[in-house]
Amino acid sequence: MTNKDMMISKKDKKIRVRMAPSPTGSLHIGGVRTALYNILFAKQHGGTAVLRIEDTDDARSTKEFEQDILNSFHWAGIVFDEGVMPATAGKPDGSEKGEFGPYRQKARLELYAKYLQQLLSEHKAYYCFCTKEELEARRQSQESAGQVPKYSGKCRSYTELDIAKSLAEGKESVIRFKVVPEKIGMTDLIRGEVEFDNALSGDIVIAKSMSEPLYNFAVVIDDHEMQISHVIRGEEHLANTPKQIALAQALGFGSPQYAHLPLILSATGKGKMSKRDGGTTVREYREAGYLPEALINFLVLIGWHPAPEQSTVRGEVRPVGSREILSFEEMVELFSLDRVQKGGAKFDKQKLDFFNAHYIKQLSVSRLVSCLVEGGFCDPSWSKESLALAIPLVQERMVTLADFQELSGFFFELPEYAASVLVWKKSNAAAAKTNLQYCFDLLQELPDQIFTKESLEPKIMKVAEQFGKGDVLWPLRVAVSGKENSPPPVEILVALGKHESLRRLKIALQKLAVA
RNA sequence: GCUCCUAUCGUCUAGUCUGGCCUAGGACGCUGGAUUUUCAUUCCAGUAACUCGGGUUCAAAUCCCGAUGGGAGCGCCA
Repeated sequence: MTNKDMMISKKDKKIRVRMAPSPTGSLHIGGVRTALYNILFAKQHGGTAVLRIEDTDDARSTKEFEQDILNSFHWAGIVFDEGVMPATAGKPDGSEKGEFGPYRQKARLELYAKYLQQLLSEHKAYYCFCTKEELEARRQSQESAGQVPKYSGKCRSYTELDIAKSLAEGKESVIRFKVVPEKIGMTDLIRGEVEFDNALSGDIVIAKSMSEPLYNFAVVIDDHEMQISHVIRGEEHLANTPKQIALAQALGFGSPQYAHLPLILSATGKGKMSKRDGGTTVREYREAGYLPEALINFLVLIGWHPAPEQSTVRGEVRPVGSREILSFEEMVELFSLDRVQKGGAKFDKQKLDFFNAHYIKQLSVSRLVSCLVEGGFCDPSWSKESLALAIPLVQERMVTLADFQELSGFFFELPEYAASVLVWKKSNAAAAKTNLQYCFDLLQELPDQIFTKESLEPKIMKVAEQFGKGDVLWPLRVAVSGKENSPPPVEILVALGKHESLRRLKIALQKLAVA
C-alpha cells in the first residue's frame, strides 16, 4: 500500500477494530491470532486497534487473568493503540489510553443501565420473573418433545403494575430483549452473505439486572460507543451476530462490519482446541521456550497465506522456500482479510517447532543469552560470559529455549561416561589412547593466547589426516564433551579454553589407562 | 435433535470469484542422497491431495444441484 492510499483510507470512515477478551482464563492461543489479524488489518488501513476487557461476568473474572492477558499480548509483541495497556515506562500495568474509555466493562455499568432503560421504556425489553427451575423444566420438556428449546415469552404480557409489584416484592428477575421473529441477513467479510432466522430464537436475556448486563448486550453498546467499524472475531460468535444486529437496530445503532475467523482445531482429537488438549495458552508456549516471533509467524499462517505474487516484498524477490518466514512488517504489508480461509485448521506443533528452531538460529548470541536468562531456561549459576561461550556450540541444535540446558550441560560440567565410549567403533582402545596423548601434548605446547579456532583447527586436522580422522577426532570429542553426540571437537576445545580442555583430556587418558 | 458455517497432499495452504496455461504449486513432516569423526545444521531429490454422485460445457479442482464428512452455536458464560 502506498502512502497516498493510506491517506485516502484515513480520510474515509475511520477504521477501528477491537479485541475483547474476557479475563476468565489465561490468554488462548486463538486469541493471539484473532488479535494479530485485527492489528494487521488496522495497521494497513491506518486504523486503530482497541483492547477492551469484557469482565461483566463478575463471578469468573479475575485481576490475575487480566494481568495474564496483558502480559501475554505484551510478550507476543501484540501492541494495541488504545484501551487497557500493559505496563510501560512510567505507566502501571492495566492503565488505560484513549478517548473512548473506560475500557473495562465493569466501569461502564452506568452506560449499559442507560440503554437498558431506553429499551425498557420503549417496550423493546421487559422484566422476566421466571425462575431458573421453571425455565429448566420447560427446556427439558421441549427437548424431550423434540422441539428447539426456546423461551416462551411468558413474561412479555405483564402489565406495568404487575411488574412494579413484583419488583417491589423483591422477586428475582432478569431483563429480556424482544427478539423480532424475522430473517436477518448480513455480509460477512470472510464468508459472504449469511442469513439467520431470529424466529428460531426466543427472547434473550440481556441483563441479570440494571447493573449486571450480559455479553450480547454489552458488546453491542461498546462497539457502538467505541465507534468500532470492523468486528473481527472467532467463528464461535457467528451465531451471536444476528442477535447483536437485532439489538443494534432496536437501539438505533448501525452495525459494524463483521469478519468471522475460522477456528483453530485440536491436532489430536476432534473439535476446537480446548484446555483439555493442553498447549492452549500463550503462557504455556512461553514457558516451554517458544519465541514470540515464531509463535506469531506460525499463527498468522493458520487460516491465511500471502498471495503467490506477493513473494516479492519491497521490490526484493524472496527465495521461494522462505516465503512463509514473515516479519511483522511483512505481515502488515501482505495481510488481507479476503485471503482468510473459511474452514477450520488443525494446530500442527511440528510446524511451530520448525519456526521456533528457525528463529532461534537467527538470534544473536547476546540476544539468546538474555532470552535464556530472562526466561529462566538455564542454571542460574551459569554466568553470562560462559553462556555466550556455550551458545554457538548448541544454537543450531535447539528447537526450544528449554533445550539449551540439556544440550549445553556438558560444557559447564563434564558428564560421567564410560571409557569404552572414547573408542571409535572402527578403531581400538590403544589407538584412542595414543592419539589422545598426542593431542594432549600438542595442545599443551600451545600458548593460551592462540587457543583459537584459527590456530587450532589446522593443527588438529593435520593430526587427524595423519592418523585417521575418526581415530583422532572421535576420542578427542568424547574426551572434551563426555558424550557420544556433540558439537565438533575443535569448537568445544576453543569454548572450554586450554586449562579445562587439558583437564578433560587427562581424565580421558586416565580412564583409558585403567581400562 | 435444530440452526448456521465449511470441504485440495498426513498437516498448513496456492489455484476456485474471472472454467482451458493444473501431467494441481509451495511449506512443514516423512523417506533417500550429498557434506560430516558423531549428532545437529545446510544443500539436493523423492513421497503424497482436488470427499462422493449427478448435471452444465467442446472443456470442471474451478460453475449448479444433491449426498457425505468435518466444525460451531443452541446459557441468568463470553
